[in-house]
Amino acid sequence: MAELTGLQKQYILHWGEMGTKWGINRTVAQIHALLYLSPKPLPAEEIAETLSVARSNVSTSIRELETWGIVRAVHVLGDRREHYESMKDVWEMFRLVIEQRKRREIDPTREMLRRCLAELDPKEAGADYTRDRLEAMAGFFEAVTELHDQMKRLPTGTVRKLLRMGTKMRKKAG
Amino acid sequence: MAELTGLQKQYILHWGEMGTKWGINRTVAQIHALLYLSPKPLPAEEIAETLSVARSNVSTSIRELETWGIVRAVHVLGDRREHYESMKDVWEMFRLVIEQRKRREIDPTREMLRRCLAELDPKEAGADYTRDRLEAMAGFFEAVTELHDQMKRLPTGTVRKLLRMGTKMRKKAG
DNA sequence: TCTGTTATTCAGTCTGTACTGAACTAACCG
DNA sequence: CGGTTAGTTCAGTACAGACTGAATAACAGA
Repeated sequence: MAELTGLQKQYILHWGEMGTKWGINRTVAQIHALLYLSPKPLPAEEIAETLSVARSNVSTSIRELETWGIVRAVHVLGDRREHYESMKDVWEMFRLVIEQRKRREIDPTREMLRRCLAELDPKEAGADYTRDRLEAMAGFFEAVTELHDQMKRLPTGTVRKLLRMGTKMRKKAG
Repeated sequence: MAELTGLQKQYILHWGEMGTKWGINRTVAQIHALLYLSPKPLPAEEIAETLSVARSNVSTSIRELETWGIVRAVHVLGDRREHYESMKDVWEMFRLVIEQRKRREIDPTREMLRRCLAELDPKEAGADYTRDRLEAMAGFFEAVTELHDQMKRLPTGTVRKLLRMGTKMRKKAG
């Protein structure tokens, strides 16, 4: 993995751009892409060189990937350095990321909506209208949460089964 | 809607923050929040004043919301100005946003993955490994696309039905 | 304990995006 | 046609977050 092939470059650069569009740091995404494609764990030094970023940047980015649980440090015999490897199960990887983003962003929004509904003064002008809007939005977030809870409990394969069931339902209905 | 209640402020500010975390411009998100809560369409001028941003900023932000199809201009009798209103159907709103983001971000990624797989030279060292990784990732994106296609065709209510079906399946399986 | 290597932290800098305000265009009206 | 109001464009600026590099900490081996 010392020198990148054109293909690897393509993948890594694209992944980096994708990341930024979804609020994920470009370097973090690139490092993840690199580790995902790498057949063996890589030390920070090599990651830094390969992607032309500072060692310190690699350090913090790796830390973030570890927080998400999609990258972990492993030890290589006869080498003091930490080597990092990415999880290879794509479905599990996305499940982990989605779970955390839900916790960080969806859950607080749900709380905010509940707080707003609780605080809403019925005597205030337009309270009914506001309540309707907030409840509609809250309902959506509750449903998303429900969907997520179910996904979380289902084994990976079952999601695909559900996909197929959806196809059937659609065919019958149409 | 001249002066915001504490509750409206809370909602709008939170929505703005949420936006930034998902790669959506803060002002765009705030304007959307404001219009969503507003019982009547608002002119750009009023939006600018209420949120303390420049008129020009409102102009470009509204344009973006219009591109997404979740805000539209309406005319009020006896007023030359354009007034803007948000779609109120939350499910439809998210469906639209997701559809566009899929088109802008998921689809290009799928293409990139296909291109990579096509370009992959089997003679190159480690080609088998790379192919496995790329195919796993491509499979995921194909599944997401399939899921999205089905969601798109189902009427809103059916998604909730599927949610319930999922619950049953889980109970049986568990 | 000292030495060399690896990892982390952090103050300062850089960069890309958001935002402003001024200039411009378009539409309407007397 | 002027004058007025609404809407858009764009060059320049401001700002938040990303990134660097130097300092520091942690640690293994001698």
